[in-house]
Amino acid sequence: MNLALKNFGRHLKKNGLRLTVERQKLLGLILTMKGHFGSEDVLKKSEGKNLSVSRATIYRILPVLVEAKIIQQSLLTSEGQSLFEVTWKKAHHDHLICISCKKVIEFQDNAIEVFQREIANKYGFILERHVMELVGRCRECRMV
Amino acid sequence: MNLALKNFGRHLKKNGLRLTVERQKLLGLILTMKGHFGSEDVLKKSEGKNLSVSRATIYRILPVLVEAKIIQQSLLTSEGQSLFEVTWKKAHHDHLICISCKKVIEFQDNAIEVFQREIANKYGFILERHVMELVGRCRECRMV
DNA sequence: TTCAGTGCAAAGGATTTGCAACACC
DNA sequence: GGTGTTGCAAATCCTTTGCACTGAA
Repeated sequence: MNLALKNFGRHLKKNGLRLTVERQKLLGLILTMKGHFGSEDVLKKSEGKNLSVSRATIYRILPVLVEAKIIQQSLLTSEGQSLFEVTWKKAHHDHLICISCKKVIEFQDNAIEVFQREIANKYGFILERHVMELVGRCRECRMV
Repeated sequence: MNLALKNFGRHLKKNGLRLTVERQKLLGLILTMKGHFGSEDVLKKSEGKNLSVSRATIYRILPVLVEAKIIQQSLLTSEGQSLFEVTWKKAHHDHLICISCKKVIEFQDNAIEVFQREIANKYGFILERHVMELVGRCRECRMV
């Protein structure tokens, strides 16, 4: 976490941005978020912790955290709202999503990562990141 | 295309919905769309072809076409707007996306499809569909 | 004839922005 | 001290909805 802050600070400085208290608060708070979250979740959590930060500020800080590679915008969306997830110091993973109960399972598979790199090579791409979402019905929802 | 119409008609009837002229127009028009498109693209294209259909109707019809499995909602989003792509009679494919020039390359890879099915099995999922997006820099943008 | 579908304009919800006050560097 | 930041409220953008009218079955 302290390392994250240092890293974030470095990113800000490099881009002529400032390390304000709001940014520090939000960084700390967001690093504790589990799974996928939206701006509203951040706002609620900040209110719960008496760290008053305005909604506008949250909207302005999220893209900065993405730039700093601390969070990542998720391709999942919850009713029109953008979702993010923490990537800082997390192993890369992909998602299994149940269409019925909306449960999201994270998994990691090396073979697939290798294949992906091969495909990228074939098309002359240098891979920066990737997303794989497997959508279906989970064990519990198969019977329904 | 005629088959698509027949199929669509069947889907509508089965659900107590009606095959209106607007739905026929839009079906025909959407089947000609290339790649990813949003409601606005549909509207523009319909105006260009003098097929007046209101924006509200487009928003109401897109979900019906998804239900009928003629189009699919894409996980890609273009500045907050929902995107779709035609799936009717198209082989499944995944995407390579260039972060720099935004180019999207479609590709198909059987090995990966097999792996995906294995992973789904392992977690007890019955796969309905999947999305894989490889994000990076294309040959042209690597040098920039 | 009946009820789903349409267009319109108003409503809604998420996100962005203008501006004056503020606070990092 | 100068410039990036913030909070607030208004503005914007995409999408949904209420309603009276229309048209497919």
